Amino acid sequence: MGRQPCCDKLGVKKGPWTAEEDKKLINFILTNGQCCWRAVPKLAGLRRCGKSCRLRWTNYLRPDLKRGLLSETEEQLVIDLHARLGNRWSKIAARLPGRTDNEIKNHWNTHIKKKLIKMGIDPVTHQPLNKEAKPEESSSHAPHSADKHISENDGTGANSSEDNSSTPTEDSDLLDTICNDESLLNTLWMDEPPLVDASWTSIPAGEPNCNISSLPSWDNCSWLLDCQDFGVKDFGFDYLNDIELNTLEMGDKTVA
DNA sequence: AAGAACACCAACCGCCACCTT
DNA sequence: GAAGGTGGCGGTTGGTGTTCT
Repeated sequence: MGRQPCCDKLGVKKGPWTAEEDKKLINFILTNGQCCWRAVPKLAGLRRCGKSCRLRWTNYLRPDLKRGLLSETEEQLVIDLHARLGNRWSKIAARLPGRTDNEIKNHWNTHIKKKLIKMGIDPVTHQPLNKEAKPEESSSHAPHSADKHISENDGTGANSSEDNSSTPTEDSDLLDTICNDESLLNTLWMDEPPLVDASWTSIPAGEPNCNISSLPSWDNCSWLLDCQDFGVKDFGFDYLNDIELNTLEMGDKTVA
């Protein structure tokens, strides 16, 4: 097909992003929205590949990102979703607000994989390592045993002291809801867009301050430049849900 | 204190799906 | 329907920080 490279190889900078480059990219996206990544480097005055810009934005600069290790609940959710979806990190990430596919992938490869192996569970099949996987056995059964192992054996794991914003009860309720939500699972299998379900957001029903208007203004983006190195929770954005973010993005596009 | 080994994660690469012409 | 362009995804790599010897 004679595919073109995504960018001119000559003169394109690689490697870690500088604060100056981050600033340029943020300024550009906040002004023009996310569109035509190929054109972004040129328009934003960056000597970067468009792909690189998109990756930098989605994995690091987006204001709705969480920081820090995955909580135990998030980890269990990843395990459960992985058992059903396999290495479809973007699908898994779509169910964890504020987390990126890259982040989840990295966490899986560095933490969860080892943890499962240590527990005698095959991280690929989610079946016990010492037993042959039974073909007739539904894979959806495995994650629950895996989760059980985790809660029994690793309840005091390294992540337990990290930024778990919800209580254990809330966490387990959320996980139960997700694991038992057939429509959700069906949606995941069917590759449909993420469900917009109240159970996926921590916004309490009737919460008065949960609309997009309570966010800092996007017209004046200087706040973002100052806060990009902090976690979302530092700014009280952890209540953002998919709807609001989509709205935000669409709004940007319409402005652009 | 210094070097080796290990762990972590940001970023790159190549492929694929989707959209437009 | 074919070709070309673009964005997105998943696998992998390389740099850096941390721990171990």
